[in-house]
Amino acid sequence: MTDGANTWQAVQAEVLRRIRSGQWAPGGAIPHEADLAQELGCARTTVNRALREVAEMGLIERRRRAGSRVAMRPVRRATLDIPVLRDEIEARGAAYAFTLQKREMALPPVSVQARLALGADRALLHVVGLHLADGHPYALEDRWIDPEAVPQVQDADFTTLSPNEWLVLTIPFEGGDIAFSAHAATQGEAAALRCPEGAALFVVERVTWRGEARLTCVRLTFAPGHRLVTVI
Amino acid sequence: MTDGANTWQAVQAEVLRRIRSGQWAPGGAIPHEADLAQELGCARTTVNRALREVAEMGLIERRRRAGSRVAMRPVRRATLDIPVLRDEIEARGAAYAFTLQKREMALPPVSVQARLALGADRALLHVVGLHLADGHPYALEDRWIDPEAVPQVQDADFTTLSPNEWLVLTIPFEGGDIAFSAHAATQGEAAALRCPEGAALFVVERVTWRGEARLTCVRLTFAPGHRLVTVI
DNA sequence: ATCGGTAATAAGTGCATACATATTATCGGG
DNA sequence: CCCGATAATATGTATGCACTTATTACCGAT
Repeated sequence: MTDGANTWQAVQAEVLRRIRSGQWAPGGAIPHEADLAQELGCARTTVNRALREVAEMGLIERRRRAGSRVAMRPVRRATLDIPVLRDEIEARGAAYAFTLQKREMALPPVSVQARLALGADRALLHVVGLHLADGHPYALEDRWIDPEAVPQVQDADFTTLSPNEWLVLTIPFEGGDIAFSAHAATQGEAAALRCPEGAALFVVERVTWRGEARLTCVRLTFAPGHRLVTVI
Repeated sequence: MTDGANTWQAVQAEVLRRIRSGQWAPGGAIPHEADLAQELGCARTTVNRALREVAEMGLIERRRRAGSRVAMRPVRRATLDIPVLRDEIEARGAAYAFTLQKREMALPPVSVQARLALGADRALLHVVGLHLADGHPYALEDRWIDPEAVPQVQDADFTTLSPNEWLVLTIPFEGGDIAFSAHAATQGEAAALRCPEGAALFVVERVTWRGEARLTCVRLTFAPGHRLVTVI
């Protein structure tokens, strides 16, 4: 009877305590929901609610009929917030600005063709622009948009609103994938970001899709020193 | 009556559909739980279950008494899995190996002192080693461990088990923060990772703590070309 | 001993209900 | 007109119950 409050938060805290203290060892089984409910003096529903989140964190594994056990090899799961660049910059207390550098229809390079799963003969809208924080280069946005998948893009004016922001407002909440990597500054990137050619830059690449249709892919190249931080 | 199945997954799918289609516009209020429950033919509990997850994704904002509304500026929330390096490498079908390069007590540089919030006169255990995939350098691990916070580390043998793996098994499931960045290879890193000096490398820095105590901080420098990928 | 079907079991979920809590609206007094 | 107490309300949570589903254990037939 280690019971206290009968809220799911209290149950979860107790469960986490037992896992971290080693009382429930990695790989070992933990009591059934019903037993825990009785021990802690709450309903099984409450225990289920508490354990579900622990399972989502990756600390325990649950299987019907087999029960729950502490994960043998805990996979740390970190949640990253990917804000719109304007918000990210303004949250730092800096003044945000965007300058459009290119906007044209063009045949994308094979790398973009592959990531958007398009044929070699499809011209896409290519938009390049620079995000500035207090006048200093912050990130270079290089984006390809499929005008067939996003027809509204023909009317978009990217001189005032960056594509980054426009797309979030226009086709919000769609799925996609993100990749993070490091990349040596090309001559063009070095000029735009005002850094030496070959400097190590943090790169975020994103593909956005709706259902089967690939809508856009973007490559954000950040100025030197950029860090992406989160808490787990 | 758009109803179908009365599972929370079905309710969630319908909610997501309405948000993505624009039927519920960004910034606009959505129906109350009770109304939705009646419309979709299910219990309010079920709607609550569905909406809670949508709120966790960052697509809607919920406040008591005020109701729920679609987020004005959707913050994309991506969940990253941070596996143990051995698992990450073996998942690629490569053979994993680890070579220890240094293990000694030393005074940490100020950057590490700051991140561990320790005084300048505390000697810490400094461990450096290389993770290999199929014999090729994969990542360089440079770790500082506070032996007062992790006394068991005195007996650990890092020649067979990397500190990365040992710590997960020894002090699992603790909190911490993670930062991702890009970094130009120093002479030492270039030699270890067999890449040109100044090459752009992907860097992951992590601090692990238990309560107030900072246990360890690590800097993982990956070989050129490394990408961290996730789906949102 | 092996195979395959069946029963048992633990987690997953839905529902009606009740109450808790945060926040907003309202209304009366000054 | 302003302020503060109070009521109204939407979400948050707990519970008992019933039923579903995935998985395992068991047992009988071959």
